[in-house]
Amino acid sequence: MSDQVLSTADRLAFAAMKLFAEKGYGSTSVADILREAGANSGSLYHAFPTKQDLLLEVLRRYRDGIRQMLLEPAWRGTEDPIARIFALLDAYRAMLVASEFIYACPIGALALELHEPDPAVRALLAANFEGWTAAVEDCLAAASGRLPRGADRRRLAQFVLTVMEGGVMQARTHRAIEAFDAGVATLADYFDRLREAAERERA
Amino acid sequence: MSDQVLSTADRLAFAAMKLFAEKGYGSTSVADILREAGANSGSLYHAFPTKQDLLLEVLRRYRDGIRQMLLEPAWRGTEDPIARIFALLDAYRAMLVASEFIYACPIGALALELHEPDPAVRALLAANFEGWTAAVEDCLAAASGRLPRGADRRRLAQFVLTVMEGGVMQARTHRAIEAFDAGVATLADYFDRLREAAERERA
DNA sequence: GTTTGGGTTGACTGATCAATCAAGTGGCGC
DNA sequence: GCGCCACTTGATTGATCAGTCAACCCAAAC
Repeated sequence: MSDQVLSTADRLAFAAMKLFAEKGYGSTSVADILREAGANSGSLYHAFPTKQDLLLEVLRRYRDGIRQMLLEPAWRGTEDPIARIFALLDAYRAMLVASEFIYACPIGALALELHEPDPAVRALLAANFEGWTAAVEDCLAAASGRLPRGADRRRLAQFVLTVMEGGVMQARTHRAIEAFDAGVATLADYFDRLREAAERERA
Repeated sequence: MSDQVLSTADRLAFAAMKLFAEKGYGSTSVADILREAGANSGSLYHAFPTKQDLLLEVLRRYRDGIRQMLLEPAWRGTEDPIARIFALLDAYRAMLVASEFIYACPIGALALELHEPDPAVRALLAANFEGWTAAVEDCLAAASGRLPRGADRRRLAQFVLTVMEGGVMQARTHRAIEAFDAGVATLADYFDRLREAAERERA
């Protein structure tokens, strides 16, 4: 059944995706991936020259699937662009809770795990962050009327990512959602103050 | 010389501190630590039962040395409590630049590398974050006159840590300081708005 | 029916890992 | 000067690691 609908390469990529998110890159052995995917080592090395090439494939899939895998589910039923930003943050909150604070953003975890990554890996990590902030920046552009005139939307979008990643790190460390929620609440307070400043500006 | 002033256990702990910061825990082999410290494996396992006990010792040293190793150097010449918060952030900026964006906060890196840490390790990571935010909270308390009346100082201190860690992650990933600076600048903008709100409150 | 080749099988290799241990060494108490 | 023990030495262990390879399978091509 599922052996038929998914190629071995796909099953290996999905297995690697899952295990890298759960345990990290270094702590996931090739044997782990083979077990999870139900494949043999020869098949893996037929599809991917090295373990790192499997990581590259995983990062490409995250980058290319951000809309389908992340944004669309998070934004279903939410139209307001600012609300969408917080809906996105809420998706990470849900990941944290569902995994009992083990993981939430696989990109961030890999970014800090790999201290001196291969340039190709580093570039794909950066591309993932870039896609994320671009999506948030689009929301901010759609809500530009509620922001002060000179607001740097790119910088603000980066700041949203900063707050998410910092919050995820603390929630994982404390095995509690509090610090993540506090970060989101403080960010919301900042956005409120920006909105008020924009209103005052117009008057 | 230095063989005399530092015990083998100390040299091992400092070597582990350096290497865990540079390469992470998993990517640092016991052999690496022995080479760096100029010791033999028997000596290491005489002082520390396992590699993880060495990690615990490193985390204890960070926790107990936060004032001497981090706060005092960062705050030398800075008295104003809000300025001290940004001086602290500037110390991390300097670490990022000096290491060519390889590392800055060893605690944060370990927190994301170790997905399912031993409870003792997790507790020490949390204690390190706790000490950091407590120091920032003290600054905020000393500057409470410049904050709105109902401001949650603990939450704000956590937010400063959030922004620092998120900024470090992005700077490392992009191998550029821009995202870190942008996060700090946005945080400064938030603090400005809080101060303005506090002034309006008093009027 | 034979050939061809993408894909698979799983035992295997050599490197590297954390950890062990028997044999020391040197300083201190008595 | 003898015994004691904290500490050191470095070869060694067994586990685990990423990666290899010769043999094999089977469907499509002709």
